This record gives sequence, structure tokens and C-alpha cells, in this order.
Amino acid sequence: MGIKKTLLEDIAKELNVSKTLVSMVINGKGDAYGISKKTQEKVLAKAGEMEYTPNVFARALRTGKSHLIALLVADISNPFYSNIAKYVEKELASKGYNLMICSTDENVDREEKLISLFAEQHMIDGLIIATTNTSGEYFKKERLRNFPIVFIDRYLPDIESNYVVANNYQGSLEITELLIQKGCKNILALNITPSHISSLTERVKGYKDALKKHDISFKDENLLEISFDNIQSDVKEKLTKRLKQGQKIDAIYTLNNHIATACLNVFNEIGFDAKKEGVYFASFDNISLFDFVKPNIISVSQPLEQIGIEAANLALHLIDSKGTDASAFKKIVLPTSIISRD
Amino acid sequence: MGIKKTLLEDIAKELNVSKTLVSMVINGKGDAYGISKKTQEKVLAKAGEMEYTPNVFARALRTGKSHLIALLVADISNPFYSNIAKYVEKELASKGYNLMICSTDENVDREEKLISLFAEQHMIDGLIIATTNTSGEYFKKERLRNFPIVFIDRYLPDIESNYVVANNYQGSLEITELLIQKGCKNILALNITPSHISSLTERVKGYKDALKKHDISFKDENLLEISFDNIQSDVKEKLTKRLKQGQKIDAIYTLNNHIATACLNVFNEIGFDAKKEGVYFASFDNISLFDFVKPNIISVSQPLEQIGIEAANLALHLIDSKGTDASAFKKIVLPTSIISRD
DNA sequence: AACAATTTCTAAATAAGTTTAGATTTATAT
DNA sequence: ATATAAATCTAAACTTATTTAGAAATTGTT
Repeated sequence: MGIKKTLLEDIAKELNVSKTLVSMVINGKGDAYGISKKTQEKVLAKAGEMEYTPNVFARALRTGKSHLIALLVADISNPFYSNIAKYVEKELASKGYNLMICSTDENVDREEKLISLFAEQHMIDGLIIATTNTSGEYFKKERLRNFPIVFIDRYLPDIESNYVVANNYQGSLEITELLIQKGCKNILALNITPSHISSLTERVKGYKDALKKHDISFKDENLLEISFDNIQSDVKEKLTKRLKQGQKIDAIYTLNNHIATACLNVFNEIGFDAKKEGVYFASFDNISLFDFVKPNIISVSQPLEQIGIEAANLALHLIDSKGTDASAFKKIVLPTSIISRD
Repeated sequence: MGIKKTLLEDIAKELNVSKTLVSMVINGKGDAYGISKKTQEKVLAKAGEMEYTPNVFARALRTGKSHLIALLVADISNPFYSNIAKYVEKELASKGYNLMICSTDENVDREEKLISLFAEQHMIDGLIIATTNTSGEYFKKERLRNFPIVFIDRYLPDIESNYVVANNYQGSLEITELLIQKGCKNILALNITPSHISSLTERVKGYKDALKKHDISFKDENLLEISFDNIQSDVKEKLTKRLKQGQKIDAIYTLNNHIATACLNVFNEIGFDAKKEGVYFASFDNISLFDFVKPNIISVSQPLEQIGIEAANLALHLIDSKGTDASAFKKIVLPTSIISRD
């Protein structure tokens, strides 16, 4: 059943050389170890002929390197993450690394279990993560302090870390200002609670600062905190309530694509026609299908490809320079762009 | 730098027992090997105290099992795949397996390279794949014949295999019939070329059979073959041309979500308003945002969660019964549902 | 030709577990 | 008390590669 896999030793026997030599040649260290050109050629030819591929486990066991990087996200079915994943993978593949994508389901326990499994045991060489954790406590563990970790999308305020994020503050400031320019005074923002997540708090800050900048006073009734556990029903309840009372709204601004979708659903359910009501609809995050959605969505687009590429390369850099410059944390903040759709 | 990882041997030394014993206990084989309850407790307690986690590489090297399954898809950023991925992962996690998701970028070479890396070297215990390959030749390789592979979404006609797919024929038949019921006679279908992919050919067949069933003769001009390499521009060219000549169309039916999106883009570009023109728009595949897209989209929804769960369990079954019933290939075909949106 | 200096290659250790075959220890029977 | 059986436990082999330390072969020098 099944063909026996070719081993280093098989090649060695065929050629009457040691497996040491074969290993050296196969790893491209033939010259470094002074193996003659002729022998190197022989080995490579035979290895090709016998379709040799090294056993990754034996190699990883011996060297401590798996050439495997994990990407942990809250939910791979969220297009924001799946797009980043695509680019991370592409970039890593070009550098000889493989990517393992895992969803944590927004579950901190699962996230920690996966990190423990992958990182602490050195199953992977590096980790790229959009963490669901709210504090940096977990990442302060001795076992993780020297492990190459790149945070994406969100970082934790209470620990120093390497991260690649979009400029959430700036993006949120700009989209809010755009709404203000369009004449909006009462911009209803919808946020997720509990949110210790850096990206969201910065978006809130950008929103508030834009108001301030244009001398519009922020009103509590214009920031709805939506419970993460039941986004859909909570948006329905709070949005309907808000639409009926308080000052008339002239824009609804959702702080991520999740809430945006929930809002669109609620619009359908309660028969709210934003266009007819003269209400602008805006959202942080951009999804390609937003181009065809009714009502028009003004959105903040994050540079997904860039985030993916930068995160991949930062991870590789950390792996290569392990310990070398652990002190200098890299913080990469990338610009967003506004997609207007009027 | 970094704390030394606890090894089996460390626990053994602390307790003055052999590492053999510790290994047995940790793997839950204490009873089977007749280790006394008292000793088992001691070992487990000490292992917990010392935060022992086995080295996955050493274990995989010795046992030949990695508890890792790979999911290969054409493009993880396609919501169809990323949603399936989410459910596959969830199901596998509940059974103690980890999932490695990889995109092949619709590139056969890359697909084969990944399979070779993962499967032939036994880096993974099983493979779930939406193949980009057009023939089964590659999968006939001796090295792969006994490897647990589950095809999803598409299977290859020229090899026997285990697969989990939606009932593409039935779904396509039904949506076409629905359009016919609505009075459509000229239904323009858009397909991808070259398409040896089972799912697409069956959708075409369903479309044609529905016409036949209702005594509508199929016209070549009503099946546009869109080149995979430049979907967007090809849809634009062929669709505009078709709209201008030939009999008036009363429905446009795209055979997957990719073409649907391209069509929507073209509608925008050329200012085609399906509703105004009295043209129905329909598509195989359903994306949650379709609920808000204009024009209304009639779609065939595939049971993503079921596909994911079935594929995961089939893979696990194949792994467990390796060789046992290799002869009996499992072919799972799941029903689709129509989402009407009028 | 003899010895040193290079060049080329190899034996053995190592990574961290699992498993096999067998050794001890304890319990039971006579 | 002794032989036998049963219950516990362990030494060593094994998985497949990489790497270290050193051996063997070749070349150069006088």
C-alpha cells in the first residue's frame, strides 16, 4: 500500500556516499562544506530521479524551524480578513514559507489555545494575528516574549509589539469630515461593545475629533454601542428607537463592515429607505459588493494588499533577526482611502 | 533567551520514572499499558504543573500522523470558499485536528506543488480540495492513490474519488425553471471558459434541460463563454454586444458569483438598468450581501455549512479507515435552495 | 619520497517523542 | 517458602533529517 518514500539514506546508498553529504548538497551547502561539483551534480540528479522530498517533521525537529507561519483571525469568512489572508499567503509563498490560516471565532480561549499549540511549541516559526484579546497579559508570558508575532488590524495598548494597521483614526476623521461637508450635522455612529479593540476606539476618536474640528458638539445619543453578541437584534432595537426620538439624523456611520451589514438588514426589515429619508450611509471597511448595494455606501477602504504584504515581510524579518533587534518594535500604519459613491 | 521547554524527560526525572511511562500516560494509554492509577495521577499532575506540551514534530515524525489537514481552494478571498473554510475548520477543531488553509490562485502548478509538499510528504494527514486541475492524471500518481483526499465543489470526471458537492444540476435546473415560470423565454447564461470543471458543466446542463423541459429551444447566442483570464473585460465586450443584437433578453443568469460580480460591474459601467429594462438577474452561488444589491438577484444558495461539515468528517473517516474500505468511494451531493428576492 | 596542507567526505550525536521487547516487582497458588 | 502468574515499569530501538568533529584522500612542497 503506497510507495515507500525516498529517504536521504536511499540516495546515499545508491551513490555510495554518506547521507551527511547528501543532506549538505540538498540543502545547497555543498560548496560551503567543500563537496566537489561533480559529486553535487550526481546527488542532485539522483535526488531528482528518485523524487526525493525531505521529511518536514524530521527537519523541523532537528532544526527547530518549520517554515510555517500562522495567521490567526477572528473569522476567515469576513472578507476583510480573507482578502488580507490571500495577500499574506502569496507574499510568504514567494519567500518559501507556508501559511496556516485559522479562525478563532472571536473566542479568546480558542485564540490562546491555538497560540499555545502553534507558537509555544514552535510548530510555527512566526505568528500574524488579529487578536481578539483585550489585554496584553497573555502575550507577556515568558514563552511568547521572544516569539515573532505581528499584530494586524488591531494592537494591544498595554504591550509593546510589532504591528501593521490601517490609519483608523485618520480614515474615520476623513469620512466624518466628508459627511460634514455634505451638510450633515447629526451623524449617528454605530460601534461595537465591548470594544477595547484599538482599531475601533481610534475610529470613534476620529469621528469625535472631526465633529470637534467643525464645531459640532458630540451628543451621546449619536453613538450607539452595539453588543457584539447579538449585533443584528441590537442594531434593530437601538436604531429603530433612535430613529424615532432625538434630533433628526442626516447620516448613519457604521464603524465596521459587520455593523454595516447588520444595518442594511435592519433597513430592509423595518422598511427604512435611507435615500428617500435623505440620510447618508457610511461605513468603515470596504467590500467590493458595496459598489452595487442600495443605499449608496460611502466607505473607508483599507489597503488590504499592503497590509498583507507588510505583515508577511515583517514576520519574516522578525524570524530572521530573532533576538537581534528585538528591542526595536516596528509599527506600520498605512493610509486609508475614501470611496465616495454618490 | 526564552524559557526551556519542558520535555518528557524532565517530567520523568522529576518523578523518577521512565519517559516511556510518562509518554504512555500523557497519551491516555496508561490503563492500556497497565500503569497504576496513582502513578498516572502523579504524572498528569506534574505535567500540568510543568506546563508540558508535546513537540508536535517529534510526535509526527515517529507516528507519521500530524493531526493536520489541509484545505486547498482556488481563492480564499472568494466568500464561497472562505465560508466553507470556516465550517471545515470548526468541525475539525472539535475532533482535535487543525486545518491549514491555502489558496492556489487558480494555478494548477501551484496546486500540484502544494499537494506534493503537504500530502506526498505526509506533512498532513488528509486533504480537502476544490481542485483547479482539469484532469485526474495528477491524482493517479502512485503516491497519492492511498492518500485521504476529499474533493469539494468540483470533482474530476476521469477518476474515482471521494467528494462533497452541491447538486449543481438540480439547482441550475430549478433556478432556470423559476425564470421560465416568471415568463422568461430568452435567458442569457454566462459561463466561464475553459471549463472542464464539473460544477459548471452541470450547471450548464441544468440550464439547458430546464429549457428543453419547457419546450424552449436552446440558442447558442444565449450562452456566453467568458474567458477566465479576463472576466471583467470579456463580460463587458460580450454582454454589450449580445444586448445589442439577437432576440431581446428577459433574464441574465450567471453561473457563479465571480461572473455575477463582473456583470454587476458592467451594468454600472455601461449604465444598464436591469429593472427598467425588465430583465431578471439571476446567479448561481449566494452571497449575503446579495440581499442589498440592486438589481435584485435571484440566486441558488449552496449549503456551505453542510458542505464544510461533511467534507471534514469524510476526511476524518478516510484517515481513520485508511486502506480499510478504500474501494468504496463516498460521493456526497447536497441539495441547494433558491433565494428569490422579488 | 615524506610530510604538511587542503580538499573531500563520513561516523556518530542529536532533535523529542513513541513503541517494542523484556525486566522488575507484587500478588496468588501450592 | 517457592513457583507461577499478573501487574508495573524501563532500556533501547526507532522515526528522518542536520550538524559536529574528525577521518581519509588528494595535492603541494622540498
